[in-house]
Parts: sequence; structure tokens; C-alpha cells
Amino acid sequence: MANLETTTKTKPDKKIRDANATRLRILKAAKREFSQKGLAGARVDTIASKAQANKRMIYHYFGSKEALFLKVLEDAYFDIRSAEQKLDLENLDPLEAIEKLVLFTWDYYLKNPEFIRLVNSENLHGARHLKKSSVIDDISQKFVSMVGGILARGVASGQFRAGIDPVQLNITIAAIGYYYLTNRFTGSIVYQRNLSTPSAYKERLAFNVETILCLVKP
Amino acid sequence: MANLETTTKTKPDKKIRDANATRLRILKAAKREFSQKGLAGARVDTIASKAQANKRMIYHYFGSKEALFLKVLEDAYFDIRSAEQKLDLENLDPLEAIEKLVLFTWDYYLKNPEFIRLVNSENLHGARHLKKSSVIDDISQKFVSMVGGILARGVASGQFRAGIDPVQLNITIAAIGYYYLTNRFTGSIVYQRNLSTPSAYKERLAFNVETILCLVKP
DNA sequence: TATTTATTGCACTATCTAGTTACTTACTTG
DNA sequence: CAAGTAAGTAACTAGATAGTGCAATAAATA
Repeated sequence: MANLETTTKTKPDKKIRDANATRLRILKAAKREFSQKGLAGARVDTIASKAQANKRMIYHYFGSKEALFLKVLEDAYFDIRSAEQKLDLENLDPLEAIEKLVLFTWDYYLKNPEFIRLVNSENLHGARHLKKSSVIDDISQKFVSMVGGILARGVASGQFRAGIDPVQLNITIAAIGYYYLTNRFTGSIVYQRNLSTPSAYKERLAFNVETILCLVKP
Repeated sequence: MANLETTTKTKPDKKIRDANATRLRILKAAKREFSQKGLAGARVDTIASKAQANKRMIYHYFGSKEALFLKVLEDAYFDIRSAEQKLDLENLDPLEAIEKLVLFTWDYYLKNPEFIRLVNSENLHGARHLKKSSVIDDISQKFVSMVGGILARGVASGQFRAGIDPVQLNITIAAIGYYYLTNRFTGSIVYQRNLSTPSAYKERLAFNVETILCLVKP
């Protein structure tokens, strides 16, 4: 009961201002909301509230719901490509490098479930946001040529068979992890087996490693 | 200018009633709308208009937007499983049977783009609609045991190696086609190559067949 | 033919939603 | 420290949006 408009005018917790922190809180909340509900299902008001920011700030910093979505998406791609770069696969034995890539890809998807959901949303819309983006090109190119390099080294050493397209291999490595994780909900019903348990994950990862190794070996 | 409330009261093209036809038109329109825009992005008014039906009919026949979505989804699953049954894989050489399944799966996804989009939408929502469905269980079980049968025959004949889990194999066959097709929009940007051309499709399918054959062979 | 039942249409509501207007408050800089 | 600028707020708008109440009309049935 104290402190309610008393004569001793207490300062109403003077709010500090931090543009960058607010921006980051919005981005974080938006990532959650967009990944959980998709672009159409996401609510700007919810993002604002979860970010503990005023909705006006979203429009101030990002312009529109769709522009915010693009920024979230760009950040997500930037993050996974950065993580891949850090693997330093160029300096590993080709066979180890490929295996490490399969493990990493699975692990990244599992620990960053927002990523695959955001990518799904973007593909639902024919990638029309990412098409307008300039950020993506550079980071992607490095990645593809890196896998190409591993394949070439493996062929030279006789560990891999020749003629494998690095893009198709990349897509396949992504596919076998990505599909399992995005579709494990309907999958658990269709296959009448809980695909979301730790042991199911472990099993799937082992199968994926085997699939890719079978594919690249001579 | 004729016929506008003239004295000769012309019958306003007596509309025939066909409950079943209307139901089907709604389902068809809903399938399109839900697959294109997702559950949240789809508009009930748009479905009604595209079905040339009154919105009231949607609620009369299906109860709610979500119930309509479930019905569309059930029909989609029913359709793909029926098509699979017709392949008659049990009576083929195991190697041919697996190859035919890979070809069929790819072809079905390519020619029925609504299917993968609907499944994506449902997984975005943790399969909460399909969980309530009783239709799915029966048709799925048959399918899994069929692939299990092919694997067993292949192992017995020495064409396949032992110890492959039919569920994991199924998931992988689906994954390498499904992922490519749903994600070809962002994929075309990331890999800087148009993944949606007929020749790109052809290439991918060949790679997929190879991937699965490498995996099952001893 | 009379009565009931199923199908259809219209107009309506209550609520939600992206985006905005007009303002206040804190921080920065000359 | 004055004045301008950047950060933040609240209340609002205009248009959607899922879902309904009720009457009208066609088909089925008695």
C-alpha cells in the first residue's frame, strides 16, 4: 500500500534506454514466434510483448512484419554457415570430414529447431523473402566449395568413388536429418513409433552416417 | 438491359442441389488453399469462393476451419497410401521393388505438390490434427510391413545386406525426395543453381536411386 | 399434394491484426 | 546546460477474419 502516489514523489523506476538490446530482444522473440507459428501464424503483438518492447519499436527498427521475418531468416543462415566454417573440415581426413559433417548437421538441426522451421516457412512462400536478400550468396558459396574440396581429396586418396556431385551430396546430408526432424510428428503416427526419444535420435543418426558412407565409398 | 426485374418474372435459373458435389468442390478448393498458404495463412472465404460454394456450407459440412484441414489431410494420406498399394511391390524382384518405390515416391511428390506442403503444415503444428484421427493407422501399417517384406526377401536372396531397419529405410527414401522438393526454393539460392528445372529433377532422381541402392546392397 | 428435411444464401458480429499518429521521456552534443 | 535527436509509449484505425442466426428454397417422404 506504500508508494502509491504519495507526497514523496518517488522516481517511477527511471527506464534506461538501449536501442541495441531492444533490437536483439525483438529479434530473439521474433525467431521464436516465426519458427513456432510460421509467417502467417505469427503475431506482431506477441513478438512485441515477448520482447518486452513496444510494437512501435518493431516498425521503427525493421519496417514491417515481413522485413523482420527476412532479418530473422538471414541471421539464422548466417549462424549455421558460421558454425560450419568453424568445423575446419579442410584439414581432416576426407572420410572423417564427411562423417563429421553428417554429425554436425544433425546436431545443429536438433539443437536449433528454429532453423528448420524457419526454412520450411520460407519455402512455403517460394523463398520470396530470401530472393531479395544479398547476405546469403557469399556465405553459401564457401560452404559448397568446401564440400567439393573434401570430395576431391577423397577421390584422389582412393577413399571415395569418383563422379559424386557435391551439391547433391550436400542436399542428401541435409535431407536425411532435416526430414526426420521436421516430420517426426506425423512420422510417429504413420510409423507407430515415437521418433522423438533420445534413443530414436541416436538410432537415426547412426543410420544417417551409414547412408552417407555407403554412398561415397568406392 | 433486358430481364432486370421486368414484369414477366423469369425464373432465376433454378439452382439444382447436390450436396456431395458441393462437398467435393469445397475439399478440392481447401486442399489447394491450405497447401499454398498453410493452415494459418489459408482463408475460409477464399476456399468458399474458389469452391463456388457459400461459406455457410463449409461450416455445415465440416464444422470448422481446423476440422476441414484435418479432412483434407486424411484424404491426402489415404490417396498416397492407396497409390502405393497399387504398385504391387510384393511380386517384384527385391532390387526392382526398392528401385520402383524410390521412383514412385519421387514421382508422387512431384505430381502432388499439395501433399508435401500439407504434411509440412501439419508438422509445424506438431501433428495435433492427425493425432486425433483414426483413419491413418490402418493404411500406414500395411505400408511399413510391405517394405519390411521386400527387405527380408532381398536379404534371403543375398541381394541386400542384413540388419536394415525398414522404418529408417522408408524415412530415408521419403527424405531424399521430399527435402529436395520442399526446399528447392531456398536451395536454388543457397546452391546458386536452379533446382526446379526438368533436367535438375532428372539428375536428382538418379542420385536418389543410387543413394538407396548403395545403402541396401551388401 | 402436404409436410418434413436437407441444402443454400445473405447479412451480421465480435474479435483480431498489421500498421500508424501523436506524444513523452531519456540521452547526446554544441 | 540548452536544444536537438533518438528511444519509447499508448491509444487508435481501417480492414480482415472465423464463425452464426435465420430465412428461403429445393428435394424427399408421407
